Amino acid sequence: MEAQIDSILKRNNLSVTSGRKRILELFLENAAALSHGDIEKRAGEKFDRVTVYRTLQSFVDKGIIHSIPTADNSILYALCKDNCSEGHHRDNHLHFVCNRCGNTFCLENTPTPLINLPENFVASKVEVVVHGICSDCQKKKAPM
Amino acid sequence: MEAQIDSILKRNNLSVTSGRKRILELFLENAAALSHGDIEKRAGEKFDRVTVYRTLQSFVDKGIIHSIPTADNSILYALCKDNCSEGHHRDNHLHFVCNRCGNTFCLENTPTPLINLPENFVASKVEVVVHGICSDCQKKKAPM
DNA sequence: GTAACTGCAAAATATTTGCATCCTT
DNA sequence: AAGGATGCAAATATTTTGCAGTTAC
Repeated sequence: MEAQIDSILKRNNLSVTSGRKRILELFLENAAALSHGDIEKRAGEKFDRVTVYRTLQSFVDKGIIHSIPTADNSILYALCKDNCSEGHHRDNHLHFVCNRCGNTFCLENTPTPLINLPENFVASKVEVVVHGICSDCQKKKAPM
Repeated sequence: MEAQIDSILKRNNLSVTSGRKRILELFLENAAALSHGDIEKRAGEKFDRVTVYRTLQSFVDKGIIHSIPTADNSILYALCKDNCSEGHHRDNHLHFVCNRCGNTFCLENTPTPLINLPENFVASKVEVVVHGICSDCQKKKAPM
């Protein structure tokens, strides 16, 4: 994991600092998307709020993470897969919010659907957020 | 319009005050969704910020308007149609953000698509935001 | 007249910026 | 050594809360 973290930062021309490594590590070890607050809580050690803001911003700028809009006005961030790069973010997957565990995931392999728009509307990007029960919670609820 | 505004407020057990009438009027005369800031700007007269917060909140609680999540962390609000009521909001339409005019609309008659989720995922609600060019801007761009 | 609504002040929160210091390269 | 990153302080911006005065019913 250590090597992977270094690799990601270097590939994006970011200095490898302990703060960035820690925050990137959090994303790598969490399947779910994280908010600014989650990161402050889980980082363990004391991070300056400002550092978290700036780190998240630079990660978004570089295309390492992407933001997910939420209904309650908070912003969640999640790792981008390899087909994202600076200025060329691929947003063609959908997001799933589990009502049971509260986590938000990217469903990388579930493409966004084609939308049948009214006449004269042209779509360039489709964002989809599905709410429901994720597979983990579903299995706990009704085990096989 | 005056009568319609009164009717909506009364139906929802809200006192008919000049502030609420003005804000509701803004929603009725704008096809596009409005942010807190839009309302402060367009209200014309001086509204206390706090009144706008509280009015929007009570409208959301009553199901008169609904909020639309956006990528940039701002919240937009739009009128709900008649099949919304307190506690029983119907969210089964999609939202369209025009990249040209910047407006956000509800596409009331365009239902959200069925999503093919991975195994063991169960969907309860699907939110869709489509970005592109709206019909008005499309016509201006390439008139018939 | 009573309950609900509004405005003002102020508190609590969230985000941004400047700058001096420290760390990475 | 030089440039970039961080922490601290402070400036801004946003949202919430309490309360007293006003308005709707």
